[in-house]
Amino acid sequence: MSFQQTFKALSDPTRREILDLLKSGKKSAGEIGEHFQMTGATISHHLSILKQANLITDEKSGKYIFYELNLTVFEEILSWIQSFQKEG
Amino acid sequence: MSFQQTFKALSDPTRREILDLLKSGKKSAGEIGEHFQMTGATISHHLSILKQANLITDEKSGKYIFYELNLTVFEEILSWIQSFQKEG
DNA sequence: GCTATATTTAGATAATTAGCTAAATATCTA
DNA sequence: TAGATATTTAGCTAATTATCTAAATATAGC
Repeated sequence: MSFQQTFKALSDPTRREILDLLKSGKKSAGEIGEHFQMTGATISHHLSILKQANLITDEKSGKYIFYELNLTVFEEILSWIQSFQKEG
Repeated sequence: MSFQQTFKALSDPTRREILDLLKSGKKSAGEIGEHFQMTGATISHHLSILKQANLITDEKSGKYIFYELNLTVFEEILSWIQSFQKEG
């Protein structure tokens, strides 16, 4: 929820790679995990951190849980970054 | 230097606050430290991480070392964030 | 050269965290 | 209901890191 959580979530390369994967659309936890050489448990841990940071949303569908980017938080980070560029 | 270093550097609230302080112009390590209830050594450590991440530059002037924002890296993060917003 | 000031470096510690394995939960199908 | 699949939770460990104190380095002025 907090800004701090968002930045912490983004500071891990695996989590940023997960976000990159999700650019092409929603994916199940298993599909996401296939791209990494880590256990599903570890991926689940990362997904939970991204979710807490509001960077992704999840949606259950039968056996699967689908994850999707949540762009609203990206807006906030964008504004923060831009505040350094604008003079004044 | 790396993207990873930049994000790690940004993931600490003290370091983000240092960056915010530097928005108003260059400041010495001591001036920066005055805003925090931490030892100078700790602030120095944070400054070193920000410097390694290329988010700030330093300039020695007599007894003092002045730190200043380096905006070029902010551009890169901005692009990364924006890559999520553009569809495709 | 000596002393005071500004900052960093070194070394230690406590807290956080990324990863694992194993167990638990949930859903589907036979 | 039993078994298979998908995912999460719990508990552990090794690595990282934010912080401290103490020591080191550098500069200025007497």
